[in-house]
Amino acid sequence: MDSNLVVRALGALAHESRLAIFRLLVVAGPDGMAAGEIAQQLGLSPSSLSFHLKDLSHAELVTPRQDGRFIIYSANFDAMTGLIAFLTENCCAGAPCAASELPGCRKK
Amino acid sequence: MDSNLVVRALGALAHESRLAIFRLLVVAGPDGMAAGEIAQQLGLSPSSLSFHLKDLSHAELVTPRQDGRFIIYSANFDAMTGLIAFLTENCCAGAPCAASELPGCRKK
DNA sequence: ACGTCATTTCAATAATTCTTGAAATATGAA
DNA sequence: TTCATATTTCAAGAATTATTGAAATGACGT
Repeated sequence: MDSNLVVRALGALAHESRLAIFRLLVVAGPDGMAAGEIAQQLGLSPSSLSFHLKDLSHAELVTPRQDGRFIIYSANFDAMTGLIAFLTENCCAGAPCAASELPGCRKK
Repeated sequence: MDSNLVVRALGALAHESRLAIFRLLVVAGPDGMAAGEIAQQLGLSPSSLSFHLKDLSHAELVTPRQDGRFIIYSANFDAMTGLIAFLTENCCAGAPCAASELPGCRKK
């Protein structure tokens, strides 16, 4: 995962509405959720939702697929794990470390 | 971890320089690194570095301590794990899921 | 083809965030 | 105390990002 995409992904998540959208889709799992249903659950206007979904899509955190006249969005779990790996990479320079709960860190 | 702090933390990381600073401190581990050394390694001006460190501190991602005339910053690993937990909370509504590498998700 | 519903795009404005350099503060050394 | 070094603060301008409503697109059922 390249640094620019990581910055973009973090920026996408760094907003109240988009964070809520993403978490909703994480809970929804691979089945995902239609744009309209997301808008309804979070009380967002269509244009605002679309703006935020575009941002999340561009960051590759969510993926849309067409289903009839709905567009279903689902969370991209690979992007999530890639992001976490990037943040914790080479934690404590490889020494057994204080952050043992983190994936990719050597346990103490 | 409350949602506002998560948004702040993600926003703090969503910037090339701050992401680089944080990753440097993750590698440095609990010993941390003096502000000046960070500036040198990343080629940042003092005021710009200070601005970004303040932002990271405010998001509780890094913690400063005074050491002589230096100020040593270190990564806050608890905040990092809290952030990851927040993002992946109730992944796939609790069902064994596609994102099995994520902490907090039930394995498939 | 027509009407309807789901979603996206656009343009204008408003709000937030970044960068820079100069000045201020604080610590330790001489 | 005086000096040099480490770091932060401040203010101004530049750049980016968010919000809104109206209009446009695209898909389906009739």
